[in-house]
Amino acid sequence: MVIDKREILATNPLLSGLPADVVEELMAVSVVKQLADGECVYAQGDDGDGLFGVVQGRIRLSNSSREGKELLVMLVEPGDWIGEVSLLDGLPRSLDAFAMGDCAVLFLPRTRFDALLKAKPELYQYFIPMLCRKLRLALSYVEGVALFPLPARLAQRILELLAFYGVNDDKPGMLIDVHLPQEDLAKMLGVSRQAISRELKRFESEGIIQLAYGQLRVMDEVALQRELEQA
Amino acid sequence: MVIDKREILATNPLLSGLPADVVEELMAVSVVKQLADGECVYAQGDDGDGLFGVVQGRIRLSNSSREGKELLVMLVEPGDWIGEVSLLDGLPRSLDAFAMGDCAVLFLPRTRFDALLKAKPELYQYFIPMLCRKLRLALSYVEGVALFPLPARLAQRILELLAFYGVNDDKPGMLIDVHLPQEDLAKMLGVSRQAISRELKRFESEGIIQLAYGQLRVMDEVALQRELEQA
DNA sequence: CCAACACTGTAACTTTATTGACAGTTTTTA
DNA sequence: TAAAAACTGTCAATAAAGTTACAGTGTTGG
Repeated sequence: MVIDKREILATNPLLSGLPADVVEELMAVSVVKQLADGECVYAQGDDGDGLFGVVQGRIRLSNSSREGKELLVMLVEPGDWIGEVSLLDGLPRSLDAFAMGDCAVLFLPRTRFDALLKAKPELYQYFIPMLCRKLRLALSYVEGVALFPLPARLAQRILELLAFYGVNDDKPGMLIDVHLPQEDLAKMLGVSRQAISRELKRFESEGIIQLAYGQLRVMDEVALQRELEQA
Repeated sequence: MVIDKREILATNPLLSGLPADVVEELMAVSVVKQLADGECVYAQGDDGDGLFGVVQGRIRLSNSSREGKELLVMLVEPGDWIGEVSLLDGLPRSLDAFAMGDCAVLFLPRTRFDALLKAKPELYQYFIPMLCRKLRLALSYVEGVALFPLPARLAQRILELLAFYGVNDDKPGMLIDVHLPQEDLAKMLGVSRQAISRELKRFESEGIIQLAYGQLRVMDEVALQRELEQA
């Protein structure tokens, strides 16, 4: 499928908030790239070759140890930019980025990026909220692991997923409408799949959630918040 | 002790790299504040009332759970700014900041900060490297906790402390010249003091480090790096 | 439609770290 | 200089989570 750049930018929040001339410039110098499931956008240790805007699909930002243990740092959705840190500070990529399912990204090569920023230094300010948000997110993860037991962290993560992916269907409760196996949930929290399975089952037995194959339904949001506060 | 602002700024890297007119402006609108040991600079949840530049002493950035368990996120040394995130994104402080020992800080009130940035939007770019550095640091902490066992994380932290505080005296090895009880080391790594004591003792028994009351001497830096890589 | 694959639940066993308790040492301070 | 405070080492008991293993269920693709 060929994707029209104009179309992307019209329907996508990627460029909202940017001055019109910058948008025009971006249209001119960026490229749309199609990515197959599992394809690598960039890898830890790479030089920062450019900036990526997610247009379609989902990107997995993660970090792996030598033995293959993986930490899933975040899922990046359409409308978000990734890879800006290496462009801004010139250091290598600190994470791996992989396509989950087929994706389309808007690619801005580093030379173009540098030229743009050099011409318009006031553009730096557009990266500030992005960096602040990611910094707070990262800090909240450190905080979580260091200060809270698994049940509380899991409850918090479910609440976050609910806020982002939660939908109301005709059935009671709210469905978290995203394909996320317990394996990945475990990798997000830095624990084993079995530990997640055990905790989820406990939540289910207490009527807080309902589980089905590849599905999670939140029945009692307040109970999840309690789980988080008491700990 | 009264501290002269001019003197501070001459000897301190706080303002290096800033344009001369901005330095003048900062001199005019900032205030030097003295802080006693343990005094609070700001607390988690507070509104961002201003920007702080550490001039003298050391600031402890940390995060506490309801039950009093503390995570020591970082030690901030003279020459570093803190508190910029809340000023930049308008959200509450995400950490506590306390003086460790008597400190002096340069305080720039939020209204002055906002006015300065409004007048000179190109100043945003001075915050970019700061935010990138803190983001990478936070990510490396998450990564550490999720992917590596305690011995490797401890070894890494000792190496970081060595790089920053290491001094060569007449004795063999390198002394880490900072007052840092095992209790605080434990709070940095999110584990119990006893676990740290055990691991340090093991390192000592293997000739990697030497311990004394409130002192840590690194005898074999390479062995620490091995500890880190094999895991 | 069925075989391969992906995902989930559970259990026994081991490893790792926590907690609480206490003794001993060094430093600080009154 | 004596008493208080801070810091360290160690141990036993307990808890949390990892690991290994396997059965079972649901989904997908040829």
